[in-house]
Amino acid sequence: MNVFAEVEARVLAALKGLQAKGMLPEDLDFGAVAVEQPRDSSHGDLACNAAMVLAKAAKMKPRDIAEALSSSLKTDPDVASAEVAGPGFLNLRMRDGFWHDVVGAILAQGPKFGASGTGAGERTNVEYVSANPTGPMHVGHCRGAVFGDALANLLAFAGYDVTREYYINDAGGQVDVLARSVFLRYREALGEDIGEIPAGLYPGDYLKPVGAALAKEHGAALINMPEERWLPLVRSFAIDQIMPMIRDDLAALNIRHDVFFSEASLTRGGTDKVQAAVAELRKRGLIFEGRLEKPKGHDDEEWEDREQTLFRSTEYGDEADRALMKSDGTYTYFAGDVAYHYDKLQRGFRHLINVFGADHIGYIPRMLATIAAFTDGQVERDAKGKLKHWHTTGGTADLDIKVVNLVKLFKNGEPYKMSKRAGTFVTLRDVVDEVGGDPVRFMMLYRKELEPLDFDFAKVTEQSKDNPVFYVQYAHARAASVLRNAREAFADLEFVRDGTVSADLALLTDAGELDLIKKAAFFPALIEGAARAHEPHRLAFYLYDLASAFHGHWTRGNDLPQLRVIQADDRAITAARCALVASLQQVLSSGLTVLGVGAPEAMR
RNA sequence: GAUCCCGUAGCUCAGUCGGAUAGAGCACCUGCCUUCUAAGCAGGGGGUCGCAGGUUCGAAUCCUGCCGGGAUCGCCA
Repeated sequence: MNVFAEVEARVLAALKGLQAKGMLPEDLDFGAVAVEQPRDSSHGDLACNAAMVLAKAAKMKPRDIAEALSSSLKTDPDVASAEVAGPGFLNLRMRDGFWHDVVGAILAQGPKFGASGTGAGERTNVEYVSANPTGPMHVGHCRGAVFGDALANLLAFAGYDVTREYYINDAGGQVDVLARSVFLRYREALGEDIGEIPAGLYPGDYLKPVGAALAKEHGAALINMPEERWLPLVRSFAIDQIMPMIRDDLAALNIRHDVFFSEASLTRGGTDKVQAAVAELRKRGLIFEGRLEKPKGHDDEEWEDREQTLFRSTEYGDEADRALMKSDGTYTYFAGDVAYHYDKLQRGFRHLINVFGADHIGYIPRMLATIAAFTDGQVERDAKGKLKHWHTTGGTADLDIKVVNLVKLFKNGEPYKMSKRAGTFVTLRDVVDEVGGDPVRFMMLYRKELEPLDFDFAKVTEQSKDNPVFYVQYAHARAASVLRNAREAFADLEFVRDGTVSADLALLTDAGELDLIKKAAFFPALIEGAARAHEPHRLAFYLYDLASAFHGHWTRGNDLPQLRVIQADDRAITAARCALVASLQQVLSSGLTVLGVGAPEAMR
C-alpha cells in the first residue's frame, strides 16, 4: 500500500471528473501531477501540485483549478480537508482511519510491506567490486562493494530480477605479477632464501600460504621450468587460491555475488568471445583501422603513432576512439570489457548497472558508447555534445554507471596513506573484525555515493557509538523491547490474528502516534524513488528520520505517562499501541535488511 | 591542455521530477534518568545555498559564464 500512489489515483479520478463536467478542458497531460509530502507538516498530510502544472495548458488560473479539485476531493470519505494554499497547492488532510489502515497494511504484509512491483521482474545485472584478484580486499574497496550490494538489494525489493556479478580481472599483466610473486613464495616454501621481495612484485605475507600450497601440490617440479611454462599454471593456481579469500572478505560484510565472471574465460579453450563482439560492432560500421592522436598532458617520448583497430566511440560522444588491440596482437582490457558486456546483453539483461570507483571516471564514455552501440540506444548529450548523464537510453537494454567516490583514510585526524610495502595496508577484514560489519556498511551508505568519504579508522573504532547505525538499530531494539514488556504485562496480549490487526486502532488518536504512522506510510514511496534513482543512501537517511521520530515520541512518555505504550489498566489501548510499534519495527527491520544491516532485538 | 565530480551552518553532510519560512548530526549553550532501554529526548545560537546572469507563477535544484577544491587521461588494469 503506497498512500501517495493511492491518493494520486483519487486526484486523477477527480481531475477526469472535472473534465467530464466540462470544468477542465479535455486533452490535458496529467503526467506532471504529483502527490507528495509537504516539507512542512503544518501544510497538511499530502500536497498536490495539479493546479499549478495544469494551469498553463488549461489556460486557467491555478487557484481556480485547485478550488474545483478541492470541492471534488472533499466528497472522498477519507479526506478530512482539502485546502488551497500559496500559488495553488492543494493541501490534503486525511482522516485518522485512513492512517490506521496503514498500520493494518504494514502488519498484514509484514516483510513485504514496501516491496513493490515497479521493477516488473525485469532482469537487471549489477556489477560491483570487481577488484583485481591479487590479494585480500582493503578498505578502499568496500565502499563500492557495500554500495553495489545495497543497490542490488534495493532493486530486488522494488521488484527487479537482480543478478549480482563480479568481473574477475584475471587476464592482464597484474595477474602475471601475481604469479611471479607467488612463484617466489613457492621457492621460499621449498626452503630457498629469497631475500627481499624485488620491486614490482607483491610483497604481502598473504602470498606465503599460496606459495606453500603450490609447493605442496607440485613439490619441486616447477623449479627448473622456464617461466613461460610455469606462468600460466601458477597464475590460475594463485587466482583459485585468492578468490576464496576475497569471497570470505565480502561475506564478512554480508555481501555475496551470484556470478563470478572470468575475463580470461572470454578467450579460453578455442572460443574467442572478443572476436564475436567486435564482429557485431563491425557490422554496425563502428570498427575501423586508424591512428589516434597523441593524448595531451603527457610526456611525448613514449608515444608511438601507429595504425590500429579502433572502436568508433566518438560516435556516441566519447572524446577519442578506443583501441581494441595492443601492438603485440593481444586484446586491450577494453576489448575484453566490450565482449563481457556483449555477453551480459546476450544473457538477456534489460538493465545493466556498473559500480565504478572514482578513478575510473574516464572510462565511462567508452563504456556507455559500447552499450549504446550494441542496444541501438543513445548516450544523452547536451547541445554542445557533452555527456549529460551516465546512462544510456532508448535501446533494447540500458546501462547506468554509478560512481562511488574515494574513501579518504584518516588515522587520529591525520591523512593515512596505505602502502603494501610499508606495511600500512588496512584490509577490509581488519576493519570489520574491529568495528563490525553493520557500522561499516551503514557509514558507507549514509552518504551520497558521489561524495568523497572520510574514513577515520581510529574514530570508527573508538567512538563507534557516534555511528548513526546504532541510533537506528536502537529504535528497532526499543520497539522489540516494549513489545516484550507488553506481553509480560498482559500475558495473552494480542493485536494481530491471522494476519489482520485485531486491536482497535481507532484508539490511536495522539498526534505523535499519527505522525509516526504517516512517516512509516512513506516507506513504499521512498523505496520506489530510491530504486528508480539507484540511490540507496536515501533509505539510510529515511531510516534515521523514522528512528528519530520514534525516539522523540518515546521520550514524550517520560513527562506524559498516558502516552506510554503499556498502560497497565488498559488492555485495549496497549494492544493498539503495540500494533503501531510493531508496524514501526517492521519498517525499520525491512529497511535495515535492504541496507544489509542487522536489526537487533536488543542492544547488547 | 581536455573531460568529469564536488561547492549548502564553525565541521561532516541531507534536501524527492523545480514548490511554500533551506534541514540533520557533530561542536557550543540550557534543561530532562525513582519513569515502557539516557546508545535517548526537548530547547537555543549559528546561512549571501561559491559568484554573476538567464529560464518561470516559483530556482539550492534547470541553462550559460566565471571562481575554488578534487579525480581522470595512454596499447595500464
